Amino acid sequence: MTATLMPKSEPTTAAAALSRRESQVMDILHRRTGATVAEIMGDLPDPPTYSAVRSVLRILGEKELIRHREDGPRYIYYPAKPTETAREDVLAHVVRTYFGDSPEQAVTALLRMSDVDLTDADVKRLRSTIRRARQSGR
Amino acid sequence: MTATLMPKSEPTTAAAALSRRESQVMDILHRRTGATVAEIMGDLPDPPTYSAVRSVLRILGEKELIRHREDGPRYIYYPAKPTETAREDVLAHVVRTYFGDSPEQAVTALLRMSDVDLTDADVKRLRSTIRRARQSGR
DNA sequence: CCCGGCCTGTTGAAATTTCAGCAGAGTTGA
DNA sequence: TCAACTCTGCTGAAATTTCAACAGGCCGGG
Repeated sequence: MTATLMPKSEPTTAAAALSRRESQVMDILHRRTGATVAEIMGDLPDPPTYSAVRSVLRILGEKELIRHREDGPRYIYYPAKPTETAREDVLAHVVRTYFGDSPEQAVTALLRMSDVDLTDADVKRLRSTIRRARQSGR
Repeated sequence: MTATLMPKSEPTTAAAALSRRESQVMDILHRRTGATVAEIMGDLPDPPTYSAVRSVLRILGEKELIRHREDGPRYIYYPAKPTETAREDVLAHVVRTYFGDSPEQAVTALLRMSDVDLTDADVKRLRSTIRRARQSGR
C-alpha cells in the first residue's frame, strides 16, 4: 500500500484558528450575547488595558467575526454569526475531538456530569423540543 | 442584595490559556489518544516543519500538559490528564459559554444536530449507562 | 461657555509564539 | 564495521500577538 495521500488537515471550523485573546473575547461575547468594552475587559482573565481590549476587537472586526451597534455613546459588540451556528460548530468540534465522533457518548457524558435524571417527562419534552426545532429550523 | 463579589473572571480550566498551535496539537493528541511527531505534523493545518512541531511539544511538556513514552526509536506523546477529565472540562466550558449553563439545552442541540432519534430503547440504554458510570465513577 | 470624563480610532513597541536550521545520538541493514 | 536514515535536543530569528500611549470627538455639569 503506497498511501492515498489525502490532505486530512482539518475541517474544524476551517478558517477559525484564533489567538488566545481573541478566543477569550469571543467566548465572552457568546456568553453575554453582546457586551461593551468595559464588560469584556472586566470578564477577561488578567485584564489588560482598555486599549488592549479594543485592539483585539478591531482585529476580530477585520476578520468579520464580530459586529457592533451603537448604544448611546458606546458600542456593543456581538458575534457576527448567529448563536445557533456557533453552537453547532463548537459541538461538532467537541464531539469529534473528545468523543470519537460519537454524539451519543457526548450526550451521556453531559447528562452524567450534570446530574440530570432524565425522567419520562424529560424525554417527552426533549422529543417535542427537538421535533419542533427540526421542523422550523430545517 | 449587594453582590457577593466573586472574581468572576474565568474558571475555564483555570491555568489553561493555550496558544493557537498549542491548542491544535492538544486537540490532535486527544483525538488520537497519543501520536508521534510525524502524525501530529500530518494532522496539523498548514503543517510547519518537523522542528516547529517539536518546539510546541516541548512547551506543552514544560507546562505539564503532555507526557511521552518511548516507542522503540521515537516518542509517543499523549495528554497528561486523563481523557475523562478533559472531556468534563471542555463540556463544562461549552455549556457555560454557549448554552447559558444549561446542560439540557446542550443535550437538545446535540441530539438534534446528530440525527439521533432517541427511541425508548435508546433512553433505556442511556439510563443504564449513566447509572453504571455514576456508580463506578464517583 | 468651558472643563472633565468617557468613548472610539490609530500607531508603534514589547512580549510571546511560531518556526527552521544544525548538531548529536541511536538504529538498521549491508 | 560502516553508511544512511530517523529521531531528539538546542538555539536563534521571523512573525504574530498583545499591549499601552496618545489624539480627537461627544456629552453633561458647573
